[in-house]
Formats: sequence, structure tokens, C-alpha cells
Amino acid sequence: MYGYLERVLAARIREFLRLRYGLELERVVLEQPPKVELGEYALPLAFELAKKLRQPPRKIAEEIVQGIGAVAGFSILEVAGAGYINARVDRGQMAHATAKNEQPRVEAHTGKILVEHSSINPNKAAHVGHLRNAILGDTFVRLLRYSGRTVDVQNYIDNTGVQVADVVVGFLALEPRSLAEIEQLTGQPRFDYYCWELYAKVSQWYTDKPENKSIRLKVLHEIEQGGNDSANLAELISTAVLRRHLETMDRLDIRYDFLPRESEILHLRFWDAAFQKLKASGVLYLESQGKNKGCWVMRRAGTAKAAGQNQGAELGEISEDDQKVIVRSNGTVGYVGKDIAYHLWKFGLLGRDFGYQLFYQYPNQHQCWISADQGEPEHPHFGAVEVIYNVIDSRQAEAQNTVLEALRGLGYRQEADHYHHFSYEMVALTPRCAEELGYQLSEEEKSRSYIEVSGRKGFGVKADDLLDSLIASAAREVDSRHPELSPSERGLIAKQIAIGALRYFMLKYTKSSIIAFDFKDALSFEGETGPYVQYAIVRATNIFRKGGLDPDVAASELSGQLSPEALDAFLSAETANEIWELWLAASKTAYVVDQSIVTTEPAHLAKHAFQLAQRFNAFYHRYPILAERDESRKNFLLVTAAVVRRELIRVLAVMGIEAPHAM
RNA sequence: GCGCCCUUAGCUCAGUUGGAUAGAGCGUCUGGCUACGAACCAGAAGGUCGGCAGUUCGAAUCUGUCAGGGCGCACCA
Repeated sequence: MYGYLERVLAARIREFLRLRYGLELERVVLEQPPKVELGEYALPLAFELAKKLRQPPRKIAEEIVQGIGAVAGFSILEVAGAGYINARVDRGQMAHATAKNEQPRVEAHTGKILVEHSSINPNKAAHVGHLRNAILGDTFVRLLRYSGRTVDVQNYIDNTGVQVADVVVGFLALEPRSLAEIEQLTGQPRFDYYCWELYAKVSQWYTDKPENKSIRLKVLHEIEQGGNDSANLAELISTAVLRRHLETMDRLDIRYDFLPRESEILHLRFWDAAFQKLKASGVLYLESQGKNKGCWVMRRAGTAKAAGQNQGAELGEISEDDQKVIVRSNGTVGYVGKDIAYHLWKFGLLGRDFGYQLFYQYPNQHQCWISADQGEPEHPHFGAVEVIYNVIDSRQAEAQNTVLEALRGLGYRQEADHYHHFSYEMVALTPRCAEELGYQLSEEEKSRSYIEVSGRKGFGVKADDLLDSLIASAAREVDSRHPELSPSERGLIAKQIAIGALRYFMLKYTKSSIIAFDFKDALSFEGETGPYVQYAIVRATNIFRKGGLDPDVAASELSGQLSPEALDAFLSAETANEIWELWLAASKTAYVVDQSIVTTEPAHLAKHAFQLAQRFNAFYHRYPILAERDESRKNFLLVTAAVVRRELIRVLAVMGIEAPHAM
């Protein structure tokens, strides 16, 4: 409702300015006054117009307020301060609509959206950094779906790169085993942990003796080639680790629709199709001199063209430093080239498609498909979407932008505009956390605010380990507080709390903030945390349980007995501002969801969830509802609790967090 | 060297498109459980928003510059 009324007011103001002053404003700035006593919306509009109209702001504001007349949903517009226009809503009406769960929709979008996230190398266990990626991505998917969009979730699998090759080398050179033995190993519960260690060992082996790296190159070529022992081993390992990743993420309620793999991008020759287009359009050209002689290159994103150059197609136009090699002099294509081809496929511009095979059936029956050279005849359709979001850490910004520039260079302007690099910062560890994990730090490292994780060194917090300790920690609390519940009930609650804590922790920081991970912070269930919000919901639930009511139907049934006028009487009283602010916050779900999508910033949603819970906790403490003597007031307070509870559950659901029955 | 990001309370972070008195959590100190369960609430202390200059009626927010920190600039992915 909050966002809806904002749009109503903005549209009306814009219309008035057009008719009265002949002004066409692109955007009308609306904000919330510092205190709710001043109104629900504030317009600093008159300050902006003062210069254009050559009149003092205060006078303009008064003119607007007088001229605009009544606005539906609002009780009054008034001038305040040096020229603010403050708008007060009709509290009763707005609360009534909120209680009845009325959600005015804006126009429905039809185009499909593709969100790609996770994309973990399938050579070792997932760690905290991967969790941030997956939780950001999954939450963004939920945000889009909540606002009515159709979304495909993809997880790109680089199963032919050096990282997988290194584990293959480990099995071939360091811990030789038969294929049957390795196959048996892949069936172990946490095969990805085994690979984690092995990968670190191989990396150390290279460091000790750099000449060992020659094996890596040989294995890498064999894997890319396909149809040999190395390739078969890589397939076996990467598929097993991939399954483990799906299981780990499933613990957090994160699921995928499609897993495109690099092996198919190679085998199905996506690059050949892309290469033709890139050559024809002049995005790529063959360098004939210098260090990149014999390579097909394009301009690196972010490098400026010298004056007088157009597309950069002619020889020698791009200086060596500004060149990005797409095809090596030996004729093989690099990562960026494959990525360009893959993105042409995403937008349906490549003219080729994957084969599709059903790969994984989740316990909840959701199906996850994987790319295949020859797929099944019947399969869902992926790709050819309108908008894409790639959840990839900020270190790959330049590579992402180079792909984007290639699309632009090919003339796909609209697609380029719908290409979003959902960029976020990494998760590092605090020095204290690193020491807890048993790592020797130098004095210099101890003084730093964070230490970067390193898969190569086997240095990091594994995702499953973190989840395990969160669940164990939550279980201790639940067990001591609820000995009367069955072990399975307690287990479920502990799991919900653990996931709530973890997901909230990863979402409360803005994307541009580097998270310095520490067990103490992540294991906290107090203050600005997921469990704090969950606890507010449980408190609301308890009111209804003690009162013998069903909280889920209370909002709709009880609000039916309360007219807008009756609600207004409760909410417009001098002393009602605190409760009204709670209602106002509860009416903002759709508004905050939209804002989080537009800014690609799920942290807004997390902050909002916390603030709403905070207001509710204050309300809970101040108004003992069940002890209220006045029946109609008690009814009103119950509706308040029911509405806030409903919105809290809704907001948490968008964050992928469940509300426990008890805590 | 070039590009991108960051610098706000003791610590960790919010602060929408510039707007009314810069907020929260943690930590510290003080209070509150006969329960709609305190995983909570109330209160206190704590800030020249890295420095300087500029634009503006108005700057934590925009521009320039300096300082400090991070990341990226492979015929790796």
C-alpha cells in the first residue's frame, strides 16, 4: 500500500504541475518526514521549483497545496518548514486495505528473466564465499518472483577448467587409485571434503616443484578434448562434487532449474557460431604484430578509444595494453570468448541450443536439468530470455564488461541494456577466525582487518561445516528452552533458526561491503539477526495461541469486523503514533521489494525486516493484548499483531527464511 | 601506470533519486521477568561522516584534489 499511495500522489503532483505551470517533471522526489506526526510523505518539490518559477519555495508550496485539491487516499496536504509539502494519508483507509491484504498491482511484465548464481568450480567443497553468492542470488530470484516475474535459475558449471584438472592430477599423480576405487570414493557422504584436501595438496605439490605443472597442462588438454581417461575421471569427479553442491545449497532452500556446463559449450561448438558473428561485425580482429601476434583480439572493457576511431576493427587500432585476447595463437578460445557465446545463447541470439537431461530431483520434487551433448526429447525450454542477472563477485567486473561490450559491438543494444552484472564483494575471514581455524599468521596479517580465503591453500570455512555448527548451536538453545517438544520438532526449529541466522547474516551487508567472517558474529542469535525477526513472529504467534485463535485467519476475520472508520479512531488518536508507525512499516513490503529489485540490493529488504520486527517488539512489550479489557480495542490490537505477523513471515520468505512454530 | 570499489560512534555496518535534529547492532554502564516466554524492552555515554576546495537555497550523498586501504588489468578461469 505504501508504494501504491506514493505513486498515486506522485502522478497527481505531476499532472498538477503540467496543467498549472506547463512543467514536465521526470521524477517527483518523495520521502518520509522525520517524524510521522508531520505526515507519511514529504515533497521537497517547492525548493526545486523556486528557481524555475522565480518565487519563494513557501509560496509555491502553498499554491500547490491549495490548487491540487483532494487526493484519493489522503486526508490532507500541508506546507511545513521553509517549503516542504507534507501529505497525510487517511490512516483508517490505508490500514483497512493493508489488513485486507489488498495489493494493487502495477502492470505485469511478461518477459522471462534469467538469474545465474553460485557457479562453484566442481572440484572441492563450497565455502562461505559461495554461500554469499548463492544466498544473494537466491534472494534476488525470490524478490523477482514475489513481484510477479518469471525467472529461470541457472548455475554455470565450469567442469573443464584447470581447477577440475588439478584434482584429476591429484588422483593420477599423488594418490593413484583405480577408476573403481575413485567411483567408490565419490559415493562417500562428503566426497567434496576429500577433494578440498586433495586440491590443496596438489597446489602445494606445484609450489614445491613448479615442473610438476607440466602434467596439469597435459590433463587439461585431455579433458577439453574428451573421450579419454582424464576426461572420464574429470566427468566422474566434477559430477559427484556438483551433486554435493546441490545438496549443500538445498539445505538452505536454494535450488536451480538448469545447469549449463562448459563441456557442452565446447562439444556443441557454441564458439564457432559466435566467432562467425564477431568476425563479421568487426568486434574481433586478427592481430598481426606485437606480443599478441596471431591472436584474435578485441578491445578490453573500460579502455578508452583514441580520438577519431570508430569500431576498432582495423589493424593496430587498439594498443597492446588495451587488447583482450579472445582466440589464442594456437587457435583455442579463452574464457571470455566462451562466455560471449554463452551469453548470446542466453538471449537467444546464438542460433544453437544445448541438449537437456534431467539431472537431479530434489526431495521437494523440484527438477534440475543439466546440459548434454544429446539430450532427452522432452525437456523444459531454457535461454532466449529478455533480461539477465549474473551474480558474480566484483573481481570479474572487467571480464563481465568485456562480454557486454562484445554484445554492444554486435549491435545487440537492447540485450546489452538488459545485461546486469550483479556484483558483490568477497567474504574474507577475520584474523581471529583464521587463527581459530589453525592458520599461522604473520604479524602483518594479524594487523589486517581481514584475510582472504584461498581454496588453493585449503584455507576457508566450508559451507556444510558452518551449517553444522549453526544447527548445533541453535539446537543447544532450543533443547534448553523447549524440553517438552519432541526431538524431531526441536531439530526442525534448530535448522530453521540456523538458516535464518546464516541467510540474514549474508543479506544484512550491502553488496559493496567486504564481509570479514567471524564465528562469533555469524553464530549470534541476538540483535540484528535472522532469529531476532523469527522470534518476533513466534511472539505474535503465541498471543494467538494463548488467546485460542488461529493467527493465519485472524487478520482477515477480525479486520472484517473493523471498518476503516473504526481503525481510524484507533490510529489517529494523539497517542497512536507509535502503533501507526508499525502499521505503516507493515504496509511497505511491496515497496521495499521493488526498491530492492531496482537497486539490486537485497540488504534493503533485510534492514526492513529487522526494523519491522523491532517496532513489533516494542509494541509487544508496551501493549499486553490479551489483558486488554476493552473488547473492541483488544480486537484492534489483535489485528495489528496479525497483520505485522503476516508481513514479517512474507518478508522472511522472500529472504528464504522460515518462521518457526516456537523458539 | 590505467580502471573499479571502499574510508560514517570503541568495533561491525545502514543512510534510496542531494532535503527537516546523521541511525542501528555489538561492546560498555544503569534499569526492567507474577510469562501474550527476557533469543526481549527502556535509558545513558559515544560522531569535525578520512582532509581540503568547489557546485547548491541545502552535501555523509554530486564535482575536483590529496591521503589511506582493497580489487582488477595473462595466449588462467
